[in-house]
Order: sequence, then structure tokens, then C-alpha cells
Amino acid sequence: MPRRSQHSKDELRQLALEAVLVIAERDGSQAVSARKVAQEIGYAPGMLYYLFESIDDLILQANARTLATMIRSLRAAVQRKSPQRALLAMARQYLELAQHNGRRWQLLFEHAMRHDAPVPDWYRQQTDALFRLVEEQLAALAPEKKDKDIQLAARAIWSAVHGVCLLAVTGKLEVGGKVPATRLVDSLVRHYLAGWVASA
Amino acid sequence: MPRRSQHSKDELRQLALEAVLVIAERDGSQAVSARKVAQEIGYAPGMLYYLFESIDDLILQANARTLATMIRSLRAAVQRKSPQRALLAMARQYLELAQHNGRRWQLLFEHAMRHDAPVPDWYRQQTDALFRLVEEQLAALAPEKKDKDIQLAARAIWSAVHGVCLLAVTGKLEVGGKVPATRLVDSLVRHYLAGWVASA
DNA sequence: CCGTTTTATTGAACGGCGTGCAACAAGACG
DNA sequence: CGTCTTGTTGCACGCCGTTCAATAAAACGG
Repeated sequence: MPRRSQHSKDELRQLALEAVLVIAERDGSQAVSARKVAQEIGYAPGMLYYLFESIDDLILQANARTLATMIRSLRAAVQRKSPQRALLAMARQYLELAQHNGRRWQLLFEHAMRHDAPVPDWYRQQTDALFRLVEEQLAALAPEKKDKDIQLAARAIWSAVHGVCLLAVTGKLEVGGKVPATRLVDSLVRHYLAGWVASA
Repeated sequence: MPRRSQHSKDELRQLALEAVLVIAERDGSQAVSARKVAQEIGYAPGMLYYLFESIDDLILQANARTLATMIRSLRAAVQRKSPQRALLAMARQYLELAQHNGRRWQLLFEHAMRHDAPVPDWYRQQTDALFRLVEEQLAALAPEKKDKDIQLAARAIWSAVHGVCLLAVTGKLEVGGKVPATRLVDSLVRHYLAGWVASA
């Protein structure tokens, strides 16, 4: 019985995207499935293939949403601080988000393309925005450095922060000392930056 | 038609574990499934549940194997070098392994417990061995530091290296400059260590 | 207002997945 | 020779992603 909806195609898409995040948070990121999403929004599973290319596409777009709020949140963390403090605040905020909205971030970070298709461009551009945020601060911190070096450092430090957050959230770090994750990112950012600005 | 095998229960287990790695390398880490593994070793899928608790258990034990060879390889990379050089060599070797045996490492790093059961103890102990390797070098590098600080630094630096390798292998780093990953780990290790030894 | 085309939606199907289990055959044991 | 243990299967269940013909509602053209 078609055409029963009062939603436009795009509204429906938004509804589905939100359903993904709701399910991930409620039932765990592994529980997200086409059938569950369809049920959540009150449609047959086939509908989703009218709205999206595949379930990867659907999840990717939901993750893009998460990424966008993350970038907003990191941008807010900067707030006219000194570059060092800004980077530290960003890293802490990144960790905070990962820990507080665990399952949403799990979906974002642990989702591997089911068909080993490469990550689409529009997605990469968004992650790029994140790196640029870091580059801005690094450039302010060491204006004499070359762009190339700043790009490299931004990728290094942020991949590193990402690694710490990832292992911290998935509980792979607490073995002996039960070190709080926030100390790890602090140590990482502080010492890396110190070494970096001191280097030729 | 039972009892047709000339293999002991344990030989069969080893066979299955190797089959997991073979399939992961041949068909991609996503392709590993109970049915495929069973087919690979010439048994019915049900057999695997006589040998292992679940498919998570099976994959985890296969990953433990990968981890073991990784630790051996890292240990070999140390080789009476100075602490700094040893850590750098370890990080490079970690990256080299991740890049060269991509799919095996993907299985190791991207496998998330299907049932959100916690990582078992015997597995954590093995990852702990990796951290201890790093701690050894850090202790040699800065003998005056407290154990607590060394544990923290080891986790920070190694999580960071892990993050860089992970993003590099999954191709999430190359956007603008196409920075070679080895430069990233070099930068990370060099500058973090420099900042760390210089700090009180 | 009718006929046709477009759009939205479903239900059923396909093949694959992890897993539990009754059934059963081959060896071990008495 | 009979019984017990061990190894192994086939089948079933309920999931999964995905495709697609069928169909009903809306939109459009006359």
C-alpha cells in the first residue's frame, strides 16, 4: 500500500539517519541493521534501498552527522585560547566525546566498509576539515614552519590522539596501572608539541 | 560419518586457526566466517563449535597468533640499539607489519566482539607484553623516572603509534599532501620522546 | 473527468551468516 | 560382545543485506 507517507523523500532520509544513531545508542553499534532501521521508522526494509544505495551508505551518512557535531564541538573548544591550550582542549574534548557518547563513536570509528569499497570523497573532505582545525593551531604555534611540516605534524598528532581515544574507549589500555585516559592525551599533546616546536 | 579424521583435537584446532589467517589474507578479513573456515579444513561448520566456543573465540585465538609473531618481530627490531633508536625501530617495524600484512592486521585490529563480551584475560596479557617492551626502552632512556610515569608514557606513545598505523593502513590519512606514513611515526616518536625526556 | 505515467512502497525471495542439537558412527573400554 | 565415550554431521532457527516484480497512490496531460 504505497504512498501512505506524509514525509518527503528527504525527510524520510533524515528520519532513517536519526534512527541509525538511536539504535546504535540504545542497542549498541553492532545492532544497527537495515531491518532494524526500517522497523524503527515504520517501513519495510526494501524502502531503505529506495532512499540509500546500501547499508554502508546509510551508516556512512549517519557517521557524517556524528562527525559534523564532533567538528562543531572541537571548534567550540578552541575559543581564543593559546595554540597549545587550544590543541590540548581539542584533544580532551575529542576524548570526552568518545567516552561520553561511546556507542555513537564506536559506530563512527569501527565501521569498516562491508564491500571493501574506498571511503567516498565527500566523507574524506569532512575528516579533512578536522585536520585543518589542527593545522590552524599548529600554524599559529609555529608560524615559521613550512606548510608541509604543519600538515605532517597535524596528521601525526591527531592520529595519535585518535589512537589513544580508540584504545581507551574499547578498554584495551587498562591492564596494570589503570591510567586515566585524560592523562594519556595530556602527556601526548604536551610532549609532542614541546618536542615539535623545539625541533629545527 | 564421524571419526574419519587422523588429526587430534588439538591439531584440528591449529588447522582451523591457520585457515582463519589464510582466508583473511586471501579473501579479506571480512570474509572470515565459520562456514568458510569449516570448508577450508574440510569439515562441517558444527565441528568448529566442538573445537571452539564461538567464532569470536576462534578469531581471537587466530589474532593471538598474529600478535605473537608481531611481538617477536618487534623484539627483534630492538637489537642492542640505543633506547631512542630502538623505539623508533619498533614503531617503524609496527608500521611495516601493518602495511605489508594488511589483511592479517586488519583482522587483528578491526575485529570487534560480536557479543559485547569483554576481551578475555589471556588476550590482554599478550597485549600487555607489547607494552612492557616499550616500557623497557623508556626505562632505559630515563632511569630517573617513576614507574608510574613510564607506564603512562608507554601507553601514550604506543597508542599513538597504533593510531597512526591504523589510519595509515585504512587510507584515512592521505588527502592533501600524501604524507608517507613512515614520516608520521618518525615525527611522532622523535618529538614525543624529546619532549618527554626534557620534562621534569 | 479519464487515461497514462510516475512515484512510493511492499512482500517475498535468495543466499549467506552464527549457532544449537539430535542423531549417529567409529573407536575405546570392560 | 556390549556399552560408553568421542567425533562428526545435517538440519533447523532466526538473523542478515539485497533485489525485484507487483501494486496502489499521486501527478499529469488531454
